[in-house]
Amino acid sequence: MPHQFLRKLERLGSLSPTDKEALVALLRRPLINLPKGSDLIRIGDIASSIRVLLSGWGLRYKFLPDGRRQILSLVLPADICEMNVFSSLQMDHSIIAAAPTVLAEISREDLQALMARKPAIRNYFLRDLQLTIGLLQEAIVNIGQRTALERMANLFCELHARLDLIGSAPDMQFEFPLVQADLAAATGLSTVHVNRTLQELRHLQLITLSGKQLRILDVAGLRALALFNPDLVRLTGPSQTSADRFQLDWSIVG
Amino acid sequence: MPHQFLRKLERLGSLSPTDKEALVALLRRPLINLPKGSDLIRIGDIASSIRVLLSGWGLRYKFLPDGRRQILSLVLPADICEMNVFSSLQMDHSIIAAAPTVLAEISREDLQALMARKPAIRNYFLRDLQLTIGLLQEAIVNIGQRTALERMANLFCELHARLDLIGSAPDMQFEFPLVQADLAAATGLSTVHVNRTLQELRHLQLITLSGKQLRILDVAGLRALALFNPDLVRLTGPSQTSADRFQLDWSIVG
DNA sequence: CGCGTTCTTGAGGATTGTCAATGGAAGTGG
DNA sequence: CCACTTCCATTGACAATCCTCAAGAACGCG
Repeated sequence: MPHQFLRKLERLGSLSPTDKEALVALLRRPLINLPKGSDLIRIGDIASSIRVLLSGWGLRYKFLPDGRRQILSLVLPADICEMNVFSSLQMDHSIIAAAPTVLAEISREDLQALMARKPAIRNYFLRDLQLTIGLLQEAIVNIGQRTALERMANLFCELHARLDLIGSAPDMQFEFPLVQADLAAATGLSTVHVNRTLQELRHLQLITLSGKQLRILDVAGLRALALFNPDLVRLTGPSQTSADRFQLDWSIVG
Repeated sequence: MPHQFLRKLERLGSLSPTDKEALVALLRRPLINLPKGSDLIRIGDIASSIRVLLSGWGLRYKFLPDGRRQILSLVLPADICEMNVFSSLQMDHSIIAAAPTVLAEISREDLQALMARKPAIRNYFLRDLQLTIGLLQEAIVNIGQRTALERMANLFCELHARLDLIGSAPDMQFEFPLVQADLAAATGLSTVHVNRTLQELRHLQLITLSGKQLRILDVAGLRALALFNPDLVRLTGPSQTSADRFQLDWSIVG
């Protein structure tokens, strides 16, 4: 049932069938259904359990005291809501459901016990955390260095890559629950400018976005425009061969 | 000798004297001296050891293929260079020494063995990783939402808080090895605009910066201007009481 | 002292933001 | 099912922030 989670498990970790069994068994029990707009995590929470998002999207965000909101990252299916799986601190940010969302829950104790018994599972969660950190770093580069057009394009490239990983972007198309104000909060732009940037991406024949459906018309073109970092897709960090490929891919752009 | 590292150990973890002994013993051996401009980490590296920065500053950065550079975070004394202490992946970014730098090294195996024996030490590294993640998230908010003036102010606030933690900002003053081009790469601004923003901060009587010395003249004023998030300072995440304080502190600003 | 790096300044322009208004889509309640 | 409300997308006009280019001054290093 947690199809996408299984897919990510296979890509990220090298789990034995029994390991996967054990993990999924813990997840299966009481699924949590939350409507759009629910808080998945509130700032200040101390999570006693670890939750995996099975369907829907979450927005991980922070506020400035005057109301400015910045989205830190998007929580997609197979992602873990709690970033502090290993150190149980209080949450320093919130997560809200951008769409109706289903979560699976594991108690911290059960997970800890499982990780102690099965190093491969432990490694999976560590690996996943590392991936999340990589995404945060990419977000900094994205917002700090890219123009509005590149920034938006890059966001779509990242989303596509991540969804493709879990098999949720068939036909270069996927459901896209964010409103333009969310895109603005994610990219550090104004909603008006997001609107105009989207129009430009459409005009360039790179994407289609309407009715909560995003379709990428030209992946290569979009990635070139975005100066997309393909290392994100391979989730292993830049391997020796991929470091070379990195050079190659990017030299085309420049 | 690694005075600042000891200080951070005390603040972040609750290590027993013997734990601290054991950790520092591993660190003491062969210190690494690197001149300004050295690569502490190159993208693609697979680190076989974990290194703690004892003195100097490191710049953690990424390039876009057309040469744009974004600094992800600053590596200060007592910080760990390798963010993948627990999952030994390849580095997806580089670190360069912004000043003459001294590193202490622990082999991965030794550290792993030590962490297996001493849970408190393991927890320290997990805690430190979590802190680093928090800083990355704050950087996203900073670049995404704050104006140039606020952004620069916030950067100085963060630096001061982090240096103060390790006792390296006596008298609200500390050595500041970055050039304006570095500040630009850290904040996503142009060097020219960094220059003008610095002038404004000086004119507002908030800071003094010359001869590689940064002095904060008015911490409260600087933090108010920056909309500084004080949770960074308390490294525990927002506690129930600090969540309240969070409200209080920030309402003054708004 | 001389040279390269860094800092500073000016002018002009491009990108992006703000304000305000309109129209459509979606959801609500009767 | 329709009227009503609310949210969301879109557009225009204008303004502000920030960037680029370019040149000169100051600083620091050998």
